[in-house]
This record gives sequence, C-alpha cells and structure tokens, in this order.
Amino acid sequence: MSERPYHHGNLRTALLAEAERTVRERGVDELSLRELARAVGVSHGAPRRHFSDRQALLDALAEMGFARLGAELRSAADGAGADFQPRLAATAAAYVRFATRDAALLELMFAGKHRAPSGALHEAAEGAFSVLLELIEQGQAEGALEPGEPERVGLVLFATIQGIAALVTGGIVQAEQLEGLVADAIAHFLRGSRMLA
Amino acid sequence: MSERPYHHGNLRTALLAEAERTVRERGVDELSLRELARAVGVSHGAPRRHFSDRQALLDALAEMGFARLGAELRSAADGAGADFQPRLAATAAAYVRFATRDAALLELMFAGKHRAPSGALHEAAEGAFSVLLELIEQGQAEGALEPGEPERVGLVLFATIQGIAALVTGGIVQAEQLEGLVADAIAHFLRGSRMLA
DNA sequence: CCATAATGTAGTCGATGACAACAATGATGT
DNA sequence: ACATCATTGTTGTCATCGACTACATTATGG
Repeated sequence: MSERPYHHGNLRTALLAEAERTVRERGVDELSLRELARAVGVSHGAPRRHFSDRQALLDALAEMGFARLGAELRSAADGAGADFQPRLAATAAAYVRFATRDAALLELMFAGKHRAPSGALHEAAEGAFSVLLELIEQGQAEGALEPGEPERVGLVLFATIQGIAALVTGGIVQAEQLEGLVADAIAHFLRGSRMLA
Repeated sequence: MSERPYHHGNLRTALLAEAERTVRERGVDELSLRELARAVGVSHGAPRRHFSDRQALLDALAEMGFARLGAELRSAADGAGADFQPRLAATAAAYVRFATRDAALLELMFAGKHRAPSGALHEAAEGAFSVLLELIEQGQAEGALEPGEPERVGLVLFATIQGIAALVTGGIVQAEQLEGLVADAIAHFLRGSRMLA
C-alpha cells in the first residue's frame, strides 16, 4: 500500500496547494491548520515546521497569489498583440478574472495586516504591478494617456478595476454585468485620459 | 457599588457598540463573543439571547454600518450646497473617510456571505446607495453626466471610489495620497463623462 | 398576584491554534 | 562506515472559542 514515509518530502508545497484550494472553495475563515494537516495526511503539529503561524501560512499564500496574478496578467497582455488598447482590455479582463475566481485569495493579498514588512511578499506584489506600469507607459508613449508618473496615472485605473471586481464579489452587481462594466470603465477612462491639447 | 441588575437592560445595544469598537480597533477576526460578553459584564451565554450566531451579530453590525454610512453620505452631500460638483466631491470624500476609518466594518458590509437574504440588511444598503443615485441623477439633470440608468452610470464612479479606498486600507498607497487621488479620480470621471455631442 | 415569556447564568462539548517533549530521518564530516 | 547533528514529524497538552443545554431570575400582562 501507499507506505507514507516518515518524511513527507514536500509538505510545505502540499500544504500551500491544499490551502489555496480551500481558500478558493470555502474562504479564508474556513482554513484550519489541523484540517489542512489531515487532508495532506500528516499530524496536526507538522505544519508548524513550515509555518510558524497560521498568519505565516496566509502570508505565503498571498505571496504565491501575487506571483500567479503577475504571470496571468503578463500572459494576457502578451497574448493580445502589440497595440495599447487591446493589451489594456486583455489585462483588465485578466485581472477581473483573477479577482472573481480567487476573490478570497485577492482579499488576502490586500489584507495589509501581513506579519513583517516581509520583503518577499512586497517583491511579489511589485512584480505583479510592474505589468500594469509597463502598460501605462506604453499608453503614454502612444499618446493615449496623459503624461506624468505612471504610478499616479495608473492608480485611478487600477482602483477602478479593483473596485469593479469588489462590487461583483460583494454581490452588488451580477457577474453577467462584469464584462460590460469593465468595458465601460475602460472606455470611460480613455475618454477622460486623452490629452486635452 | 454599581449593583448590576440581573437584566442588563439593553444588552443587544451594548454588545453592538462594543463589537463595533473592537472591529474598528482590531478587525473582525479578533471579535469574540465571549470576550464581548466579558467586556459588557455578562456571562458568556448571554449574547446568544440576542444573536443566535456569531454571524448574526456580524450581520447586525453590517446593517448598522449601512445606516451610518448612509447618514454620513447624506450629511456630507447636504452640507455642500446645491451644486453638483461640490456635492459630488463632498460625498466621495465622506465615503472614503468612512471606508478608511471603518475599513473592517466596510469589508463586513460587502462580505456578501450574509445569512439570509436578510431584508433588513438589504434595505439598509439601499438607503445608503440612494444618496449616490440621487447625486448621479442631479449630475445628469445638470448635463455633467451622460444620460442613462443612474445605476449604470454611477457604478463606475462608485467602483473607482471604492477601489481607491481599498488601495489605501490595503497599504498599496499612502494615506496622504488619498485626497489627491480622489480628486484625480473625480476630475477624470467628469472629463470622461461629458456628453460628447 | 400569579403564569408565562424574556433574559441571564453555569456547565459542557468538540474544534482550534499554539506550544513542548520526543521520535524518526537525512546530511555532513571524518 | 559511522557518529553526530539539524530537519522534519508525532504525540500530548493548554487556553480559548462557538454552540448547545438545563436551569435561575426577572419582567409582563391577564
């Protein structure tokens, strides 16, 4: 039979994978270290060797989340050709897709109440945002967006997309309206961004 | 001495008040029914007479939150004169103020995972949003906003404000940038909203 | 003024996160 | 090879929590 060796081999990874699943399906609140340990077939004290804390596990999840988000955004942007507007649309769509599919995880990433300043987490977040910044820079280069610090220009757009996602996951608007709403927001944003001169 | 009568008199109210305080200062996760009971000077089983569930307490908190948010929004709007733009600015500022000051409470209100469809909660939410809808309608009447269903027109704006608040409470942007960011967003929104014809 | 509902209390149960003491395994240096 | 030591898991314990029950006290109104 499947003789489980005393050492699991990659408990940390297994725990994170199972945790991500649970968070997606049942939310962060339902995530229990002991249940996690059971699911992976290990004793209730084992996870402690890899995560000193429940919060540490959550932080690691958030970090993974940023990495995945960054990858998905970049993949969406790169798959949408070279022109600014389609790239923007595709990236926004990818963000919203992530935000609705992994709502609880996203909440975790933005939770702000992370343990230490945790350089790793911060770096992962930077990596994800860099995709957006590059996009903004392209828009500015093409004259579709007003000039200025990309961060400042992009923040409003990012906030809008994030807000729309929040409205959907909060049940304020139906999921069916999502696409249209995002399209509206982007169009709106571009109309308001065209340099006036 | 302060002879506590067997009956507290208004336990429900006291619990809610103390709970709101705790949520604001330490977050929803830290809210414990038992600790709440201790803080109010009552046995650990007492809260159950007023809230069948921890979630029921949270739902009640959310309902209170919507009521207060609605009141603050209306007060801000009414205090800003009759013209659309100042009213919009004041209302947005009030929203962001609430969202940053009571971030955990707002999260609770939007949590979506509320017990029953809970008519009371829904009504409270409607009441808060009605302030925003009226504002949009005024903007449309004055020609500052494109015509159409107020809900649809206002959703993007609301999402943006909500998103900005989320960025601040998530620590993505500093609190000092808040005001400027909101002003930017509103200006941006108005520029993009002017009827094209 | 009494019956009954409303409100609080006390005790218990199962689950959880954190912790400590101990056991098995893997790595390293000689 | 092999002894030593760091990793990684296990088992047991503790305080706390939410939910539930049986019981006590107070309020109400017929």
